[in-house]
Amino acid sequence: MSVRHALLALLSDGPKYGLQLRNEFEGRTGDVWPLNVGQVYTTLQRLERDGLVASSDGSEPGPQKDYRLTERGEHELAAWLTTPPDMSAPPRDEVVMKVMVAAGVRGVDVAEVIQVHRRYMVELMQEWTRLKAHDDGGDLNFALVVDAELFRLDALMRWLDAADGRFARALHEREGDPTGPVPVPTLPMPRRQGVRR
Amino acid sequence: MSVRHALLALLSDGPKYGLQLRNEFEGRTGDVWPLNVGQVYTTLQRLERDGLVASSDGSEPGPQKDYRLTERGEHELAAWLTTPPDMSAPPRDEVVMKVMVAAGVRGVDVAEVIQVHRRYMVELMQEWTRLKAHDDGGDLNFALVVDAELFRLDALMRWLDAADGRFARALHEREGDPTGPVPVPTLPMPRRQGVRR
DNA sequence: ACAGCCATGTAACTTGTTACATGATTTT
DNA sequence: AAAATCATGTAACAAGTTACATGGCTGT
Repeated sequence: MSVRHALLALLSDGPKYGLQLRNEFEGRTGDVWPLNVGQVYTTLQRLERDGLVASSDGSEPGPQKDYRLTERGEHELAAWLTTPPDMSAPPRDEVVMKVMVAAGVRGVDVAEVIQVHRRYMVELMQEWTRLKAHDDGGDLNFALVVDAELFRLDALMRWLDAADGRFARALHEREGDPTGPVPVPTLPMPRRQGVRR
Repeated sequence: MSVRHALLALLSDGPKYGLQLRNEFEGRTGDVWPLNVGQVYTTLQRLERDGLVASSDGSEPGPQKDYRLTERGEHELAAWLTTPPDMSAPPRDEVVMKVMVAAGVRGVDVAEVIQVHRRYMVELMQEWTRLKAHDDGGDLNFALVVDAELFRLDALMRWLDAADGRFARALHEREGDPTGPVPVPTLPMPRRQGVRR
């Protein structure tokens, strides 16, 4: 649902054609989020069908087929930008799900599953950190997308730690508490203030 | 791709039928991740087609149609549990994308878009925190999934802060630096050590 | 002339969603 | 007997992926 609106945002700058939209999209995301060209065309078709976009049908000279925003498209874009998406139902993250169901599979040690994935998160974070340092500090878009990924991986890593602790504690409650209490990793507490304003 | 394997994990405990799988899945995720029943049936069909699962076809008495793991299914499950998923290509998060493209839309203040979404993140975190405190502390699965969501929202919120800072800094470099330098929110640094081992 | 890129599209497939249809069993 | 719930399925659609087909234009 997000590519749709991203295309609207790109078109708000003026008429564009398919490939151009893909290139600009990838540019806006520091070439970290590849976008399939085919998807651009089908999405444009659906946008036109829904009346959010109009095409200069054929009468032009070049091989390109320009698309432009309609009024409804502009309204849709404005609404999208200022309205947070519905996040009342959390997404089913694969790593989280894996750990949750692994706890019920005989012959599988949850702690091991957790540690394997934790190591992978650390690896990935190091790769992204290295990439970002190497690029430094030209591309704002690149830095932003890499930041987003770093924060995301960090959150997953910390969740793995929290889950590890919870499983260990649950085990100690059931069995005879052989090693003493396990520290509970700190949970994020929502803050009211922004960094600046 | 993750529901598929989750069903395999649930079936590793013994033969189950469709609705039962949905109920157990939702139970394993503290009823926070609803799962459409229809998807269970179609996924089971595909799993059977791929030879990861076999069904007791019809000869049984009850209305239920049991599915069980095949050997290939067991191997697939074991591999899934111990192999981290390919995360080399970061997902296109909607909030992140919105902020990135908003920066190029005339008449739109990125800082405003950021603040609107930041406030929403805080709201959601408070809701989840309240829910978790209310439930306390019976359901381990519920706590785990809520933790995952809290960490995720926290990461997004912190990214919004970082992005806000980056945009402000980029603006100061271009214009005349009227308010002085803007502090850069701290980025997560990958740690090598786990919490326990 | 031919290789390579630019540009648009289409086809087939996977995962996921919502909504609906159809029986069987249980409850009231 | 009627209503509710259990249980299985199908249809239609949205979004995304990969792969392929087709032309036009450019450079050697």
